[in-house]
Amino acid sequence: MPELPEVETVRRRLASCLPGLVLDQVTVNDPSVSLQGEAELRGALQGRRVVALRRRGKYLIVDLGGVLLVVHLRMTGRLVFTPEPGTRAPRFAARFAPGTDLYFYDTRRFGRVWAVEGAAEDGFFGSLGPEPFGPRFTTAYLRDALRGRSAPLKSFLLDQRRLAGVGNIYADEALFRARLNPLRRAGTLTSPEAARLRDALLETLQAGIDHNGSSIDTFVGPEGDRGAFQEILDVYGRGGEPCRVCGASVRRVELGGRGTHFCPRCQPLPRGARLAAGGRDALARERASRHRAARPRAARL
DNA sequence: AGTGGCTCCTGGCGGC
DNA sequence: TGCCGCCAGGAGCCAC
Repeated sequence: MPELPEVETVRRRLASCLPGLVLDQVTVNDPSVSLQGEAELRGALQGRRVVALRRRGKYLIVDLGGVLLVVHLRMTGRLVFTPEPGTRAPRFAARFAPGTDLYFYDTRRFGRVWAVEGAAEDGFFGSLGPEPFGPRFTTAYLRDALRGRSAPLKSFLLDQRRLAGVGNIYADEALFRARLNPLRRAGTLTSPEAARLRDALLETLQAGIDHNGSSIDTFVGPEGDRGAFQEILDVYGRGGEPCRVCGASVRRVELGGRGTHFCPRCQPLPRGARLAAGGRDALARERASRHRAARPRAARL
C-alpha cells in the first residue's frame, strides 16, 4: 500500500529524469482513473515542460509549471517506465519523450489522477494535515491535535486531515516503535508520549524511505524494483508471530475495517489510560473470532 | 464536529 | 481439479 515512503521513493526516481522533459501525450484507457476526461487532461497537461517532482502526503505531484499532474496510487497503483505485456492495459499513460513513457498500472483501480491549476493547489490539498517532515509537524502541534480525541490512536494516525502521509503499515510500525497501544483513546496521551510518537513516526517513515518503501502486495518503483522495508517489519502482518523484542505473540485486531497489529507486552495500556470505544469493540471481536475458530493456529510456530 | 460504518475493486488464496 | 467466497485497504460519503 503506497504510503509516504513509497510515494517518496517514486518521486525521487522520477525527479532524476523527468525535469526538463515535455509531456507530449496523455492517454486514458480507463475513464474511472479521473473525473476529468481524457480531453480535459490533454488540454491541461500536454505540451508542458516538467519543472519539478513534488509530493504532498501520499500524492505525487508532477509540476508542469502552472499546472500540476497529481497522482494518487491508493492501494495497488504503480508508475513504471516499462509496459507490462500480458496484463490489463495501463489505466493512464504519459509520454514525456521517446523512451521515457510513464505507465500507471493499478489492479484494484482505486488510484486517481488530476490536472490541477497551480492557483488551485492550496485548495486541492487544503484538507491535508501537515507534512511529517515539514516544519509544522512539531510535538506541540501533535499534542494539540490529539487533545480531546476519543478515537483510537491508530484511527487518529490514519486521518489525513491531522497528519498527511501515514497509512496502515507505518501507523502500526510507528506505534510499536513508540511503545503506544493503538487502541488507546488518542486524547489520553501525555506530552512525553506525544513527543515519543512524533519521534517514532519520523524514524519509521525515514526507515521506510531508506529501504525504498514496502513491497508487501504490489508496490514497485518506476523500474519495477521492489522495496525492502517489508523485511524488517516489527508488527504489521505478523499477527500470531512472536514479537521481535519480547517474544510475546503479536496481536491482530480489526479496527475501522483495517488490520491493526501490536505487541500486547511492548505496547501496554498504562494505568489510567483508557481504551477507545472502537478499541474495546475491536478486542471483543477478536476474542469472539478466536473462540469461534478454536483451532490450533499456534502450531505454525 | 467527531466518529465510525459502508463502498469501491479484483487477484489470490483457503476450503470444500 | 475446480469453483465459490472471502480478504486486503485509502479515502470519500453518509448517518448519528
